[in-house]
Amino acid sequence: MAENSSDICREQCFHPDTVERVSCAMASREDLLAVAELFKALGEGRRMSILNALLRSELCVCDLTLILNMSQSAVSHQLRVLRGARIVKSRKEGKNVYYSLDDRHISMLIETGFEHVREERGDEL
Amino acid sequence: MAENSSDICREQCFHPDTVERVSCAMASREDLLAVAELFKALGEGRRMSILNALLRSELCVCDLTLILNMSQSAVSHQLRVLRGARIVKSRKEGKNVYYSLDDRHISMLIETGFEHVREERGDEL
DNA sequence: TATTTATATGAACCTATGAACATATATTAA
DNA sequence: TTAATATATGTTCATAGGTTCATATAAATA
Repeated sequence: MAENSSDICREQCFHPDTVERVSCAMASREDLLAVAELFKALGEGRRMSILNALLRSELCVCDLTLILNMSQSAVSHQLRVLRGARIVKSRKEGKNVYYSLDDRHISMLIETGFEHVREERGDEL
Repeated sequence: MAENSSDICREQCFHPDTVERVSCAMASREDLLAVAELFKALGEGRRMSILNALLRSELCVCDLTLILNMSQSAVSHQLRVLRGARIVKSRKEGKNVYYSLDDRHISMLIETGFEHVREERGDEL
């Protein structure tokens, strides 16, 4: 996977010092993959609606099925993904399991995401 | 796709006023999908490394192929996804096309993502 | 203990998507 | 105009991931 650069940029089309500087500042492969996994888990319509709901209040699985009109199975599967990515945390109380957003980072991510797309939409006018 | 709730929560296992309140506060389907698309585009390892590089500096495609050791085709394909999601913007100068992050929201999202996964890692100790 | 209820999980199916290859477009230079 | 270079795109293939259905687990209740 190393010989891609051999047939491009034969002439000095690039910027050696910038390339050097940026290369040195790159995050670790581990962190990069972890962040990508985090965003991947956030990047699905149903999961985002679950999170949008959890932005307002802690909710049990049953509440979510009603709010989002999804099957219990589908909700549960998606919650598993969100739990695995440490986007939500859960708390058991009797027969019910209550879910909420993991921490402030998560709510900030979601809110910033909404801000971004809403601003974009404004730009389009 | 509507009859999922009919066979669950027959008894009042849920919280009617919370469900009502949260239901009313839900974002539009349009916004939800847009945000999900945004995060989906952020949620891939290669793309995240492109973005991590762009966090430091505006770069042309050729710079990126060198920094990330990816084929030109792969870089271009991923840049297309990022452009489509309005995560990066481009500027043409002669034969080169320079890419940079779209706006402050994007850098904030990426930085918050890194903070989150690094904090998590600390928690595991 | 037996049953009901709330949630979780496994498997099968289908669609979406990343990688790699070849090729197309656009800009500069000869 | 022709050739070379930088970037973009179309296609094919393999795989990841979401949904549903069926079932398993766990807690409450009879």
